[in-house]
Parts: sequence; structure tokens; C-alpha cells
Amino acid sequence: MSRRERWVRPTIKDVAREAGVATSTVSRSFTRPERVNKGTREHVLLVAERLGYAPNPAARALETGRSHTVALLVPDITNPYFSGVIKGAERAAHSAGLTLVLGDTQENPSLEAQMLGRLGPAVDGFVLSASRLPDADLEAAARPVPVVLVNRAAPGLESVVSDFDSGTQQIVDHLASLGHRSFVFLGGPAESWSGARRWAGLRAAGRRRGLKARRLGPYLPTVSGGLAAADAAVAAGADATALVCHNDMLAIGVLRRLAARGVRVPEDVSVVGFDDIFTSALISPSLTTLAERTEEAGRRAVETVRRHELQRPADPMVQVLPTELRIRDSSGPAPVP
Amino acid sequence: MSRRERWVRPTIKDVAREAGVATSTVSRSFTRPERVNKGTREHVLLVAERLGYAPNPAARALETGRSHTVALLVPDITNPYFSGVIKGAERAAHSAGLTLVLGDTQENPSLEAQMLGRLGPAVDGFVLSASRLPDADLEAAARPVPVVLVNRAAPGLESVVSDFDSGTQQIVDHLASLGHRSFVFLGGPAESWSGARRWAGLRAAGRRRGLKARRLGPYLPTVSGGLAAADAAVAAGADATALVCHNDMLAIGVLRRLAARGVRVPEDVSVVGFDDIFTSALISPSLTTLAERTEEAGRRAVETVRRHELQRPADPMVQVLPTELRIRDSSGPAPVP
DNA sequence: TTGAAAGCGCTAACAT
DNA sequence: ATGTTAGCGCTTTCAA
Repeated sequence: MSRRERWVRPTIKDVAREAGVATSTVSRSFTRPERVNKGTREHVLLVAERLGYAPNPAARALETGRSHTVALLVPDITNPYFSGVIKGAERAAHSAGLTLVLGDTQENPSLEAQMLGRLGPAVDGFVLSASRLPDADLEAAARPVPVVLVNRAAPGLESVVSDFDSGTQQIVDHLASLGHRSFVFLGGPAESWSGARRWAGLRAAGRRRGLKARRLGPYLPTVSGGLAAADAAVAAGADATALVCHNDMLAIGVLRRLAARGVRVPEDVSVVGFDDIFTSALISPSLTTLAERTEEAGRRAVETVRRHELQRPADPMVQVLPTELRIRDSSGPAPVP
Repeated sequence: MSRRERWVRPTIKDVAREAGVATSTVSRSFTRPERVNKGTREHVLLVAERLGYAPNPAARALETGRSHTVALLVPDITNPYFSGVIKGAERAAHSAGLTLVLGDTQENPSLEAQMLGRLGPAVDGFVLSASRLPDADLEAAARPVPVVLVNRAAPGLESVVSDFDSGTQQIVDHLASLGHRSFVFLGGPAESWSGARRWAGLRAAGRRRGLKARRLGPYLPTVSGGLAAADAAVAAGADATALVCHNDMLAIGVLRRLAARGVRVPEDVSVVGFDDIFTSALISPSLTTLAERTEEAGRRAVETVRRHELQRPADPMVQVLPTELRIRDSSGPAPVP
């Protein structure tokens, strides 16, 4: 066998032989230092150091059944929204001594399922951000290994979600206070759970405030999706004094397309997004949007996975994170007809 | 031992027993399907499917010495520049059947070193993007395992870098053609190899075109770093008709600070960045910047790691990726004195 | 084509 | 406190 050929590493045996002790003593020196004589331990560690020895995680995983690895799956790495989740997850993982595996599902449910299957046996748990998979698939995935959802809920699974009830209410209140009597929701992917929650919340809030709500879409949650959405919104006519977009990427596309068509924002139409990505504050007009705590969501999700490694949850919890409307220049008074 | 308790997975033995064959046959059905009778194989695969069996990668890694895992370390996940590298690396890894481990070094060399040590035995190779580590540390890291650098070079190591010689020449030509007689470089982290290359290139190109070049910094390669840099640039006075920034994040900070101070861009001063991140085209004024092929860099780096798993390179190569100046609204004619 | 058995590097009973 | 030893789940000779 040509295992790694040129890349050879010393094993616990080499250290044991060189240090004149048993392999178990070497092992203990690393994993249970208190159960080994101070002198012996120091000697062993010294020899290990000199030989450049480090424990082989695969062997450890095989024995203990734990890989100290968590996988995070996101629909699109380059969407800055997910960068926040990734950052939070990475930090939490690192500080817990876990290794973070990253997968980009490319908004593609079957790719997501494939990754779940492939990574499953290799990791101690999953964090699925904005999963596009049906509930049944998620439950199945969670059978052998802990799964925590971010901005998605499914029966029997833990999740960390943004408070869209409050968030959508904030948006509608904002629009109502500016004199809007109706708005159009430019929807994202049909499979998006958070998209459904956003629309449901907007609708309910609209009803409470007497605003007429309409939905167009689905569109891709990207800039190019927004270009198409803007045209549809313009065609929708008079109702569309305010456009609430599935997310900021889409909203940015809308803004661009409206500008290209000579529609003024916010004078002719107000635009509101979801996520508050980095770019939203910098474009002009700057984008009014609902900020979510992405890093905290990522962090909490990883922490929750860790908790469930130890013990399967009796009844799964939904952790709700507050949202905050950031009012900027893309929203203004309703135009007088 | 309480291995995984509630989270049990079927093993190769379960499948073997259930299918009435030896474990080696099950193993072969997965790894060398052609060496097993078609009928047997199909039966085994069916049973495996029914039992929900998937090979345990840790056990596989232990036997073969290969974890089928590549680690990617970046200084800051949330910097959109690195999102491109991550995306490219993730795709390449996935399509090669590799698992991608992600680490955020937070621009911190000692954290980077720590991750290198911790992950080292667990992965088949490293991609280090914009590493801040000294050459010696990199060479040491590359002893037991393949290491490929992105936008960084070190003796004896493979790397994928952007063509900064051409890129800086393009920038200087652009400025010279607009009548600028001098420019100021707002530098990033002192440890940044690409920062050094950018400055060296700008300087040399400036000399060739007769432009006076000056450098300020170091500043953080972030928006807040740019705020500070802008003030320094203003204080620098008449030379500073053009500001070339370490990267786009810094440039965006510069733009914001200049706007806040009432300095007009590009009428009073031109601003140029490096990277062409997503936001740069959307802010106003839109940012003139040098575009790099980040996804391709990530992809190539992973492919190079794979190649070196098989065979250590005789003499390491530097792969140079073309750069392209994207001229936008932040650069214009030099002000008449 | 298939099976039996050794062993990858490590941990954890158990023994001393 | 330390050593001996039996696996963890899998792949891979070697035999049949």
C-alpha cells in the first residue's frame, strides 16, 4: 500500500518506543494528562514534540465515534447574508475545538440532499441554513445525527429563526405611517421557508393596518432576479407604491432596474428589503431593510448542535432572534395619486 | 464506552450479515464495483440502501491514510473578496469528492498558525488564501502535507496569484492618461504579501510613466481602515490627486470619509481599489478597481492540492491569473491646480 | 468472484 | 501510575 508515501507522520507507536513507555501512556498524556505521572508526561510530550507527532483524528474518530466536526450547508456562499452565518458558525466551532465543514448547495435541493448523505457519516452534526428540503427529508437526515436549522423550521427539529412576525410588522407600520395604502411583495424561491414566513407576516400585518398586500414571483434571490421582479412590479401598476423584496440582493436588482427605467426611489415608489447586507447601506439610495442577527444565528446553531451531540432533545426548541428595521433612503412618503 | 448512544449507524458488518456475504464483498461493492459479481453487488447495494448504510470516512481514512478533506484558511470570511475564493474552492472540492474545511484566521497570524497545526493531521492538504505567516512557517507547514497559496508566494511552495505587474501597470496608465502626475498608495497590513506586490508594482509602473508614488499606512483592509486612511490622504495634500487603495473595502471607507468631508470624487481626487468586490459597482460613485479572478484562484488551488497529494512537486509553480482594470466613476481627470 | 484475516492509529477496559 | 490488549469500521492482501 502506498499510504501517503512522501507524506509520512509519526504514530503513537513511534513516540511510545522512543520514549520507552506503552502506547496507552502516550495516549493518556494527550487526552487525560492528569492520569499520568508529571515526569512521564513531560517526557512523552517532549519526545512527541521532537518527532513532530500529532494524534491522528481519523483514528480518534474511529474509536470514539466522534469526529469533532460540524457541517454547515448554505444555499449560496457569495450572498453576504450567509457570510454572517458562516462567520458566526466558524467562530463558535473554532472556540469549541470543532472543525467546520462548509457546503454550498447552490439553491439546489437535490445537491443539498446529496451533501447531507455524503457528509452525514463524517460529521457530528449539521447546521442547515435556509434549507430548501422538504420536512420529511430533514427529519430523515436528523435520524442518525443532530441537525439544527437556521431560518427554517421543521417538526421535531431544533432551529434558530429571525423574528419575522415582529419584523414584518415593523415594515408594514413603517409603510403605513408613510401613507402607503398597499404594497407588493416580490417573492423569492418557492421552497424558501423564510420567504413564506415573510409573506405570511406581511400579509397579516397588512390586514391589521388596512394595507392591501399582493405577491409577485417567485424570483431568484439575486440581483438578476431583482431586475426581472422590477419589471413585473412596474407592470403591476398603481398598487405598487411600495415594493417589499424577498431579500436585499433582489432589492438591489430592483433598485438598479428602476433607476434604469427612470422610476424614482423613493419619490415614485418605496423599496424595502430583508437581511441588511453590507452593500445595502452603501448604495444609493441606501436601502431600507430588516436587519437580522446572522452571526448570532450561526453561533447559536453550532452551540445547539454541540448540546445535542450529548443528548437528543426531548422536545425541540425554536430560538427566535430579534429583528430590526433599518430605515434608510429607499422608502418615503407614498406618492400622491 | 458510550459511543454516540442514541445516534447509531449501521456498519459494514450489519450489511454483510443482512446480505449474507463477507464484509470484504460489501467493501468492494462500494470501492471496486467491477470486482464483484453484478448480481451480488446489486443485492449488497440494495441492502445497504435499505439499512441506510454509508461508509464511515474515519475508518476509511484510517486505512488509506487519506481523509479526502482539504482545508481553506482565509483572513476574513465576510470580506466578499474571499467569498469568491471560497466559492471556487468549494465547487472544485465538491466535484472532486472532497470535503472542504473552512477556517477564518481573523487577519491573525498566530491564529492561522494554530489552525494549521490543529487541522494538519486531519486534512489531505491546505489552501492558504492571503496568508500572513512568514515564509519559514509556511515551509514548515508544507512538510507533512501539501500546501497551496493564493495571492502569496513562498520559496518551495505552489501558488496561485493575480498578475499584479500587469494590473498595477494598468492602474498607473489609467491615471497617467487622466493627467495625474502623482498618486498615493493607501497600504494594507504589513504582513500582506499581495499588498507588498501591489505597492512594488505601482511604484515601478509609476517610475516608468514618470508618476510620483507615495505610500501611507499600514491600515486595516476594512471600511474602518479606509476612514482613517482618507484623513491621512487629505492631510498629505497636493500630491494626493489620486488614491490607490490596498483593497476595495478600504477604498469604500475612503469614499465614505471623503464624502463626509466634502471632498468630491473624482473631481477633487480619484480613487482606485483592488479586488472588484460586488459592492464596488453599486456604490456611488462606482469604484474603479482591479478585478481578480477569485473563483478561478480558489478552484485552481484546490486542484493543485489534489495533484500534489499524488506526487510532491519537483519544482513548485506559480500560476498567474490575469487581472483587469474596471474603469468606473471614481477616477477622472486630475484637477487643474 | 468471494471469504478470512490482518492491521490502519488510537482509546479504554482491565490488569498489574 | 503504567502496561497489555481488544477492538472501532474499513480496506486489502492472500487463499480458496
